[in-house]
Amino acid sequence: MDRSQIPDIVIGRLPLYLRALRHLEQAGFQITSSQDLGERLGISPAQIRKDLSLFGEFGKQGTGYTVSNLITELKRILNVESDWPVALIGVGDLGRAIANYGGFTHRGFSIEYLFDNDPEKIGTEIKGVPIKAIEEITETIKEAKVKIAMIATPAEAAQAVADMLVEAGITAILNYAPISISVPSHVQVEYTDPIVHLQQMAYYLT
Amino acid sequence: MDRSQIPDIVIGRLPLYLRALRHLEQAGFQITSSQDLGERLGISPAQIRKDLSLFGEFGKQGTGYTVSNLITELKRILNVESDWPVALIGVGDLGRAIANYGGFTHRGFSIEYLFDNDPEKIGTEIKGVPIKAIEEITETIKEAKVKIAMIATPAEAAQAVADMLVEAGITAILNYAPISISVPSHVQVEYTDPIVHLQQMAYYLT
DNA sequence: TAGATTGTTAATCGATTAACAATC
DNA sequence: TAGATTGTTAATCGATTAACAATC
Repeated sequence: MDRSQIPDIVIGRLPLYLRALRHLEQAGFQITSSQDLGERLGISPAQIRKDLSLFGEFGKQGTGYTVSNLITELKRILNVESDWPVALIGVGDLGRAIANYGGFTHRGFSIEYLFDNDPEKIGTEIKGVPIKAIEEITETIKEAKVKIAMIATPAEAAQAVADMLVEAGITAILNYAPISISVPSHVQVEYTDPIVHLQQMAYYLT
Repeated sequence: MDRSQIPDIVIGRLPLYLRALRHLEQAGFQITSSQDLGERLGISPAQIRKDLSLFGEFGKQGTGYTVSNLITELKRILNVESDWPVALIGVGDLGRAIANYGGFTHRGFSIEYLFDNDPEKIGTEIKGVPIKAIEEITETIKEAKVKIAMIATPAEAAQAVADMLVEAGITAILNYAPISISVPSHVQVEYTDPIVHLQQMAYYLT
């Protein structure tokens, strides 16, 4: 099916399937079923089958899905067969934790560029990646043709940084700063803000 | 309207409204409109009015909404008028960043309990909060009647920690570990995993 | 008054689920 | 063969949007 007519909400579930499948693989399971996956993820089996069917026929009646095969297919569909280089802007406590996190590699991403505006930090490195000055964002990213960036600056700086990133050719931004940023329509933005999740749960607390 | 029949998806948007309103307040705006809020958030004005109308009439025809008033109402609705005590389990790079992050207070949460299994860390403190041993989770949380916890352990430990938390009386868990955990139905779980967001965006990259 | 914006209804749109033939 | 599970259709369910009377 034409990629452009797959609902966004389906794309959002594929990484969850992939994550669950990796754990199954790690645990030694070679096959699984929509039923099994659904139970693990809290998603109905029908929905999982429907989602996957938009991209092809990956299962076998009476048997289910081969874990390794479905992983390969999902990685291909999601465009994460190899790791994309990623730029991280803001190397405070959070940025440092992100840069040190080993979980990006082999899942589609590799943090290869770090930027901060603190002269004390510029020139130092994390895991072999040097921290550069904010002023170097445009040139560095343009030259390296980086497409993905993460913003881990304070809220006040996020919009200005986003503007620089867009200017430099970034087309996907994961924003850790607790503020909505505005970008041209050809640029994707995703947000990660723990407060939003916590407040959502607080609603149901007594 | 009866709290229990408000759609989940609406509750999920209220924290976004609240966050945008706080920024408006900070920037000195005293009134706003569904149009204005919608533009900032990328949500239709009709949807914002519809969402709010489920809880009452907070606006004025021809004028819009008073920022401070809507903030007050949303905080009341979301149950975050004062800060809930929160326990954080796992004080590695990420846990440390979370514990040092100042953005929880006054937004409904206050990290007051830290746990880790590293003897080197146990007994030390972050921002005045002592790091306790994992073994003390049950007693500490039970005694203090803490309801909310965040898991920032490695994936392998997450399920075991979740089990202890549930046993201790926790009813809301924010899971930073990249794995689905299973808990009884009276316990809420939210996930925050940057890989999921990044993979979702990677799909659209060329 | 004129203009603006709410709150709400009804229509539309889209997502989820139930069910089952196909088939391994 | 009998049992299990897929892929897919049609029905259901729920969420979003358009439109407008009410009214500030």
